[in-house]
Amino acid sequence: MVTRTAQERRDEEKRAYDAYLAACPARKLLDEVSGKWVSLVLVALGDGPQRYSDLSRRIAGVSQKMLTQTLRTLERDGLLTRTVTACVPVRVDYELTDLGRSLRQLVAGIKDWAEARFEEVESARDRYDARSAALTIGSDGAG
Amino acid sequence: MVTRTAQERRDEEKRAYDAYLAACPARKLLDEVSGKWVSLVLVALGDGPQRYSDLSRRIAGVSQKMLTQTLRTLERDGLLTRTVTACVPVRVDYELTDLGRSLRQLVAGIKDWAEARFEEVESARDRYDARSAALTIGSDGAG
DNA sequence: CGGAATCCTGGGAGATACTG
DNA sequence: CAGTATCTCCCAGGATTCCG
Repeated sequence: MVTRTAQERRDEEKRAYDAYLAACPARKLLDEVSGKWVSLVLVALGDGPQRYSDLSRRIAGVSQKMLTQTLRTLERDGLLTRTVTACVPVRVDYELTDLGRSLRQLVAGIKDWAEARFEEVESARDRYDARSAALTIGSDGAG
Repeated sequence: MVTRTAQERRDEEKRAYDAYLAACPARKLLDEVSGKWVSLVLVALGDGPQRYSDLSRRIAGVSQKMLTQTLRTLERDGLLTRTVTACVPVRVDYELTDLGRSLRQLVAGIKDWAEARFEEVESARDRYDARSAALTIGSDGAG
């Protein structure tokens, strides 16, 4: 089939892209760090070691699944340590490593930026939306 | 039904959470900024204004849909400007605003961190995986 | 050239229930 | 308390096609 060659070409491009990503691990890491909960966990751990339940309380809206998953990934990446204390109710503490602290600094910077600038962003949105609405109305009646 | 009350309670919590998010717009902004392509676009625009086609070439692997979508969002948020030059082949340039540049600085910091530290992360992963494998084998045969 | 509209799929993410 | 396992749903995002 002729259609196969197109499919094959796309597959090849896909493989080339995957190879590119493999050759650029920093970008995959960048992607991972951009995860929805990563920044929140990192910031939450900024105040020192925290128990699992502390984290789930401090990070509003996180499911235990996503919290566990995020913590596992960060532990694997060497950004935090997981310490199990085998007492009667099991106790697990999470703490940032030096590597994790170095990233936390940067992430906290973004968080601060978001908190400091979101008003500017919102007013920009209002202007944009107002402009869009005006264009829609304008192009509606008048040719 | 008794089951309804459970459902109702969950709905209420859901609404409460949504209200919380609405009351915390900075977090939504943080989420948005964490988007997969946002950082790449921001960094790519660091070298000055770029045409649409320039961006799609510089950002390997981005689809035209996601590039457009990301650019629209960033434009709406006031992070960049979109300039259309109505010449024969239409020309569109994107350029960071001051607000966009301020964020780009921070994002570039994360990118630099990822590039500088990914080796540490990878070796941490290797250690973690080796440990996990050892535990799996150990718990397999010996009780 | 720079998009918009449409269709479709993978997997990210929540809810629930169970375990040590 | 701190998870694990499973099911499901939703939508981010890719492919394709059409437009000015």
